[in-house]
Amino acid sequence: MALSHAILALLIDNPYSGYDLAKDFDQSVNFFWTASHQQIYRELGKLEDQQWVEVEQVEQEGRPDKKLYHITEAGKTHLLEWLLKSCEPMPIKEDLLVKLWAGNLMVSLPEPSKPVSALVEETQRHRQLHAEKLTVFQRIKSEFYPTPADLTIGQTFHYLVLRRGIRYEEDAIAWCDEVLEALANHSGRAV
Amino acid sequence: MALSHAILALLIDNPYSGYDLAKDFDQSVNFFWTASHQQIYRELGKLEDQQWVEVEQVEQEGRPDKKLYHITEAGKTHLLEWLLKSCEPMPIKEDLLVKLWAGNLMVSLPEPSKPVSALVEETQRHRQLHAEKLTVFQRIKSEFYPTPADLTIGQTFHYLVLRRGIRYEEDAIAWCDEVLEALANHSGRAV
DNA sequence: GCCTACATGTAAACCGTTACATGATTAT
DNA sequence: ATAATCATGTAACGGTTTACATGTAGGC
Repeated sequence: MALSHAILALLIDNPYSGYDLAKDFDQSVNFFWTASHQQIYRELGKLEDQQWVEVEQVEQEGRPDKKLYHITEAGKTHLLEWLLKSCEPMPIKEDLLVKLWAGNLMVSLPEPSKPVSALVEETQRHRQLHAEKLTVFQRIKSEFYPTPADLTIGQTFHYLVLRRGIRYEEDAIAWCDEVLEALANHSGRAV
Repeated sequence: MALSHAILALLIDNPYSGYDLAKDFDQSVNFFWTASHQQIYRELGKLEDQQWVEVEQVEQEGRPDKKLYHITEAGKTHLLEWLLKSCEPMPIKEDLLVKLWAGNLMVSLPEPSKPVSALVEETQRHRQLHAEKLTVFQRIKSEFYPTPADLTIGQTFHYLVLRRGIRYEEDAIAWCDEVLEALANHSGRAV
């Protein structure tokens, strides 16, 4: 299980509260992992039990207090050991692909135009979502890594992960365009 | 949950046994979903309870009997209803990306060359795995969809899903090459 | 007055993985 | 003989999602 490792990886550079981890997993670093706040709070508890993180209570004015989690030396050692093990690529599980595959169902319907147009709209919606993520990732790139050739090796690691996110969203957008073009070509002619 | 829908989507064109579904999810159609045989058997049981599939007992010579599952009209209706609902893109959860992000840890180590080379080897291994999947997908393409422009709309749906798999693996390979090049550039100079 | 952001949690249901379990046939 | 392929399942555990739960501060 890699949620614990993803959390530890984020804690290397800065301490985080559970709330902030959830926000980053949802917004800026969701090109390498995602998790809900419930998963994160539970996982932080386990990490604390293992003494891979330490808690610092921070009192705030006008806001609830928060718990800042710091990675420990034992936590770093644990992460390093995990780094040396092999791991498998993420399997694809994409609802939209299942829907397109099942699009066959609609070919034989008496009135096929309506559900097919639903798939077109869904593809356009996904294209939009991917474009929004790409915009976020590109903003991070121009803000933090404007000249990739000049990065230290430490910065390069983060930059390469961001590159995966950028490539992934670009590729998803290009595929959505392929789908939209192919379905548009077919709507003009006989089934 | 979309495992049930992925199974129903496969059953549209042909009846399947649990065993064959597991094989296809593992081999040929893992560009849109994956599942273990245990998940599939459990899910087929649920689909039968809902009457979205029907079982045909098939006796075989020299082999264990098998259960062929057919989609029912109610199953098709259920799938169509699901098609009209919106869905979200798959979140990325990629161990290799977490490892690269955490590569920062190794910069400050007394002997950084060893763990960094482990990351290089792991990236090469993943490149290899993606290249193998790409080969499979390309074979499917040349066998079933040699001239994409001539496909019926029914075939086009399947072809577009395959295209996503091909693009995904190509993109993953290209990214691995970026990583290997960037790390090679850094190994030659001071950290 | 209502919604959003901040901040942390519990409980239950569901999904996914691993291990266990069986047994025939075919190929090496 | 041994391993791989065909074929189906159960049990236990662990991870993920969804709903429930609470409370403050600030903006509209």
